[in-house]
Amino acid sequence: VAFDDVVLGDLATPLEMFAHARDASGAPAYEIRVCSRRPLVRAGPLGLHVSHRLTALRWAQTVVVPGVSRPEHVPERALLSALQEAASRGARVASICSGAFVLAAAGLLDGLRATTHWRACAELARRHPRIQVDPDVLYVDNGQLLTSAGAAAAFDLCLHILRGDLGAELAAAVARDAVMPLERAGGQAQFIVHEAPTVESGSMARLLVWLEQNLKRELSLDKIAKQAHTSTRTLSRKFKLQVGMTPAQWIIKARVVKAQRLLETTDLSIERLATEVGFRSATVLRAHFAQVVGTSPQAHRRSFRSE
DNA sequence: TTATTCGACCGCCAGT
DNA sequence: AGACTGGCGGTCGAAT
Repeated sequence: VAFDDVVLGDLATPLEMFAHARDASGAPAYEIRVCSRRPLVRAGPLGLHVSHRLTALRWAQTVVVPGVSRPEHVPERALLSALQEAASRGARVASICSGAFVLAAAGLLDGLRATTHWRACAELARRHPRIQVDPDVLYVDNGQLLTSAGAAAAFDLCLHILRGDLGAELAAAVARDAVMPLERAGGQAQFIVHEAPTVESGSMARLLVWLEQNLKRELSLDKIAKQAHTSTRTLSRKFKLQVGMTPAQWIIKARVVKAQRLLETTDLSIERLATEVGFRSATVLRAHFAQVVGTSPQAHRRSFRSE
């Protein structure tokens, strides 16, 4: 659904991603309609000609609500009631970025966990105290209602939806089509959850970057602590607190995700690839890969190469 | 797949 | 008093 002051990228991203999705037989997986209350929609310096009216929402199985560049404006009554109607009928409703404000205004997020652009999280929580706003995730899936963080997270939310609708392989094909950073396509490995370094994660964010760049090396807790200029005890404590998992767990995930990227983009042998990302052997890689991604490295590479 | 080995983790406590 | 750090040691999970 489009409306005045819509964020173009938020509208375009789901459009592109769902439009490129194919089901197993190669047929388009979705029928897509863009609708708005009036035929002409203002979007920054552009005017969009939108061919469907809000009545299309009565028919939609999934409604995507993109961000508004001025979330402080209260959305039109007609839009809100159309969304309420769609939701009560059982349609899936997903918001991108500040689109969460529209869902919130329609009362659809009350009592639910939700997210939005990190800069707007506080405002959303202030205006709608009944929503549990989580600023630390890329998206929140409540089943029928989904919300996502800033622009880039639209990719992640769409992929998540595609994965659920079509399966991981077909979703991966869409990701590859969109030439999006492929690591985002992989499993639930969302360990980089902040869109921008926040004040709290200050010291730890820098360490994560260092770890990311030194995955190939042997990363003992001792070395990491030295790098962070602290004791092992304090390091594990702070790490767990700020990152949400232990250092070893984070490193494993980071290595698996890097392995995924290499599987998708290179022809390195599994053995070679394992040492390249810091695992001591292919056996270790396979074990962790299965744990995190759910398949084997070979299978993952095949699903990205076959078309 | 299993047994052994080794390091990470965390509760506890003392010191700052 | 309260917040924080860092060492100790037992337990548990990862690597071989």
